[in-house]
Amino acid sequence: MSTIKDVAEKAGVSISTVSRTLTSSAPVMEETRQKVLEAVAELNYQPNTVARGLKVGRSKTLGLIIPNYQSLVFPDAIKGITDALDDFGYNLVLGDTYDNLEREEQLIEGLRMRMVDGLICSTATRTSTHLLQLKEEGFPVVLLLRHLNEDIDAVIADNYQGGFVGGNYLLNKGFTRIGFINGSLELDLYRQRYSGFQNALSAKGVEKDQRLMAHGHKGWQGGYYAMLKLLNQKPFPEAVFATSDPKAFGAIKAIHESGMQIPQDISVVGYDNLEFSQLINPPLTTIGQPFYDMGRMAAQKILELINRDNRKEAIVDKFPVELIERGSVREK
Amino acid sequence: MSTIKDVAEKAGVSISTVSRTLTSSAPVMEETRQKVLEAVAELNYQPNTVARGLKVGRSKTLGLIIPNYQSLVFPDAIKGITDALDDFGYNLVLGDTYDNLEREEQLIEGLRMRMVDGLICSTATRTSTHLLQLKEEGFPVVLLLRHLNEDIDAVIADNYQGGFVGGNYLLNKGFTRIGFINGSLELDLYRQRYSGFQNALSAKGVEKDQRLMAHGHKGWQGGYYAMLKLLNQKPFPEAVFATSDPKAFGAIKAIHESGMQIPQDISVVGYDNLEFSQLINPPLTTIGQPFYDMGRMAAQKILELINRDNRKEAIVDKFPVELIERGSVREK
DNA sequence: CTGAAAGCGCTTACAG
DNA sequence: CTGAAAGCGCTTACAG
Repeated sequence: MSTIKDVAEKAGVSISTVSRTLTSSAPVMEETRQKVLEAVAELNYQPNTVARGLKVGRSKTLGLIIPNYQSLVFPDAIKGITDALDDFGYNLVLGDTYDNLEREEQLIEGLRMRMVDGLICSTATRTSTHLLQLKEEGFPVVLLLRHLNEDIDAVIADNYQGGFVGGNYLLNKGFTRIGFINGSLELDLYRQRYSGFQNALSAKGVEKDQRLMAHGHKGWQGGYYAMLKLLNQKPFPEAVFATSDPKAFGAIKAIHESGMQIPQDISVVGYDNLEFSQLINPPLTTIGQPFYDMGRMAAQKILELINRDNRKEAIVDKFPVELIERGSVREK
Repeated sequence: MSTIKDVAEKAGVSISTVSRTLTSSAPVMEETRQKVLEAVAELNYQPNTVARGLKVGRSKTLGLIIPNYQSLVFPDAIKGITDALDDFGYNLVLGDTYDNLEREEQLIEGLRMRMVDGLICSTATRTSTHLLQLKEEGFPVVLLLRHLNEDIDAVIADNYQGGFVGGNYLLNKGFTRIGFINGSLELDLYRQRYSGFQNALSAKGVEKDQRLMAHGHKGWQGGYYAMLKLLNQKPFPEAVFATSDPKAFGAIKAIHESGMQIPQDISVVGYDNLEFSQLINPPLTTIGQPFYDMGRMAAQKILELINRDNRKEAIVDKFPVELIERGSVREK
């Protein structure tokens, strides 16, 4: 690959002049400009982003940290991020943490050694104090999907609303014995969904039954085992609200294996509107989140933080969610 | 963030000495070493990878190019790649092409400006001549999942075998009118699967019926519409082999919507063994590919290419596939 | 064993 | 408008 030096030689000018015509950071005589551009074209010269980054203190690279690549909520969000970044010449380097704090800290260190200009993190748990520290150092961070507190910029969905809407929907269909399969309470998003659901119940005067609350470990397996437990209750719940589509899929598997039909015997509502949720039989009624838009927004925010860091107060953007009615719930 | 200069000052040595103790590129007196290490610890110094990269011509960064983030075959492969890379301090920067050649070329240019040490590409189509050019320049490239020709290192699955095994399985179950829903013939992998399937048929003396061959466009929708066509045949096929799980999901949706049962009325075999395929009802019989292992292998190969570029002949690693029997095929 | 110097490929004051 | 010089944060011959 040719360097700025090669171009300067071929064009018969100094490297300063080459740099100036390429960055248009200072006026260059039209004739000189042309000579330089020709040389650039002939040599197929591409400026070295790394060298430039070292000089100007901007790498034009962002870090993205997610808990794991296998989770299906991220592809759309990543797409949103990269689409927003494309216009600005930014690249994304990524890492997954498996929700391991130590690993996450190492990852962030590695990213900073690489001079990333900012970080989009989709990993915040209650223990994520290191993120606060980054922010205090003035390092641009925005949280995506997972919320920590009001001190760090974040782009999240309205999880409380999602829990409420899902619960309310089932209530309106006439159900009162509703199973609730939740995820880890380490995550604010699950606490919010839970609280929204509870409030929907109390608003309708339905008493809370602790035995109908099940904790679903990660992935569809979590939903499967949680549902198995719920099925052991007598009488078992007439409807189930799972706080992620994979958990719903697992629950559905458990229900089918028990020889029951959805929605005839049990109704189920999921959460996420994964592409897959429309493909099962019956198609899953679920709470949809605008992952793509949230990704886009996160990218925009991080660029803002990078370009004018004067802002002090963090802003948390909360996107509305949407109930998507399909075939997994019946009228009671 | 502190620099090597800060460390040198604090330790009372030259920056050369700091560099040497940190890279252990030359002997340093134990006492000096300790002083340096202390200073490093106190300042929480992290060497700047970008600066180092510029000097030594290695960025410790790899590019990964895939057609799109939404495709579900990549998460496992990416996981394999990053797991293999972790031990070597390599990071991944990624891009998606939407199978757009121009965009891919731009992406690669951008990556090279960023001095990535090598590229893992999962995008090769028949038009990917630019990849050959990279390879000729001596730039490390390995193809993943998608094959181009024997001139570039690649890690792929045995797609011919997959087509053959799937076809043969259905034949052994007693079916002869088998629909085949394929993907784009721009991709070698689909040509291979098709050819494997055809050979399974001819080996059993089953005549090829062009009307049973359907082309499925991208995603589950492709499988859905292809199946709709197949369903219009009289008599319609008694079994269907879809060359991707999403296509199979779409086909299944179409079958269900026609009021038919799987496998009672039509048997179906998918391809990929996506996590999801075990969650539908009935669970999908499919051809499994070792995505994670292939990702790992691709990472290993690219590191090899980077570290000893003496090798001239390309090596194509072909991983075996596996038929995973579940509930979507009946005995005729 | 250690330091001063050169240099990776750029950008950007500083002179002219 | 243009060039020579300094410098981003490192590594690595070159001297000693």
